[in-house]
Amino acid sequence: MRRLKVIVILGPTATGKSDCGIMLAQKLGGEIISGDSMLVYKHMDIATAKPNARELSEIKHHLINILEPSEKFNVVDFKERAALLIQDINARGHVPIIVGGTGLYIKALLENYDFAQAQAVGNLRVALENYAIREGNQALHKRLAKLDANAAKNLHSNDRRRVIRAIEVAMQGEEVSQTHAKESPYDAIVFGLHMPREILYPRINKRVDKMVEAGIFEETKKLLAMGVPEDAQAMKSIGYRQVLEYLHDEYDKNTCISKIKQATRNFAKRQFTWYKKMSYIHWIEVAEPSVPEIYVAEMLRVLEQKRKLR
RNA sequence: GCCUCGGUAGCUCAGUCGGUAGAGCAAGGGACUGAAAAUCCCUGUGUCCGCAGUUCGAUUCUGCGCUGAGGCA
Repeated sequence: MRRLKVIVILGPTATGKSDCGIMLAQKLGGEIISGDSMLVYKHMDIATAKPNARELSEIKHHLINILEPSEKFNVVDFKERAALLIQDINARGHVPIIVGGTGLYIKALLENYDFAQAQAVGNLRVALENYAIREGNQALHKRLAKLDANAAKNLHSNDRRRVIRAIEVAMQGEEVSQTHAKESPYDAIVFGLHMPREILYPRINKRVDKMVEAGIFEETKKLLAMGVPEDAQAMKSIGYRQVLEYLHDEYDKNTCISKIKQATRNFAKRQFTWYKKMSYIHWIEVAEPSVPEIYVAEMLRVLEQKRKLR
C-alpha cells in the first residue's frame, strides 16, 4: 500500500502554529486540517484563539467551525474525518497539513490507534457515574477489575472517567486493554514548535490579556444567550470555564484573568508531556518575537532533504 | 520616643514544653486508545530575619539590632 503523505505542525499553545501553517500551505499549495479539539466549534472564536476570517479564507481550512457549541466531538470523530480529508486532499494533488495541539488527536491519527467499537452509551454512563457517587470510586474500580483486570491495573481508581469507559467497553464484549495501534497508513513528517518556558509563559499571559481586550467575557455571555448549556463539553475549555465561574461570583475579574493564564500555562505543560513521547517530532526552536518566515524556511529545507532521500 | 504583636518553602500560615520543621495554594514531574483546552496520579531542605549569650545542643529561651503591622504619647 502506498502511504499517504501528510505534514503536521504541532506544539504547545501560543507558539504560533497557525501562522506557520498558513505560510507553509501558501508555499506548498497545501490545505490545512485543524488538529484541535476546540476549533471545531462555531461561535467560539476568542477563547480558542481561532484563526480569523481572513486567514480562514486565504487558505482552505478543514475541521474548523463544523459544529454548534452544544454538540459533542471526540477522537474517533476526528480520526475518521481527518483520514478522509487526507485522502481527499492528496487525491486533488494538494498537500494536507495538520495544524494543532491536541496530543491525543494527532497521536491517534498518526499512529493509527485502533479504538474499540463499543459505542458510548449515555444512560449506562450516568448509571455508572451514580454508582461511583453512591459507592465510591474504589467500588467502581473493583467492578472493572472483574470485567477487564488489565485495564483496572492500568487505571487509577480516581480516574472515574476512564474507568467508566473501560467498563462500557467491557460490557459490549471488548477490552480496552487489548486495543493496540495498527500500522500507520501515513508517510508523515511532523514539525514541533518549541519554546522554553521562560519565553512561552509570558507569551501566554500576553495572549490572554489580548483575549480579554478582544472580548472573551462578552463572547461567553453571547454563547449563554444563544442557549449553549453551561455544562456543554466546549464550555469546560480554558477561558469559558473560568469566565463562567466569574459570572457565578466565585471570584473577581482580575482573579478570573489570572486563573485563565494559569490554566493555559498548565495546559502547555501537559501538551509537552504528550510530545515527549512522540520521538519522531522534528523540533523547531521558536524565539520571541517569533518569525514564522524562518521556521517555515526550516520546514521547507527538511522537506526538500527528505524528497532527495527517496 | 514608649508599648504590643509579627518576621518559618515562591505566597498565606501552622509548629517545635530546646534535639535543625509541615499544611493549603503556587510550581514541577507523569499517565492518557470514543469528554483530551477534558480527566487523573506523584513530588515539600527551607541561612525557621541577623548577631551575641545560656546550653552537650537554639528556629524554639534571653539580650541587642534590623524590619512589618497596630496602639499610646
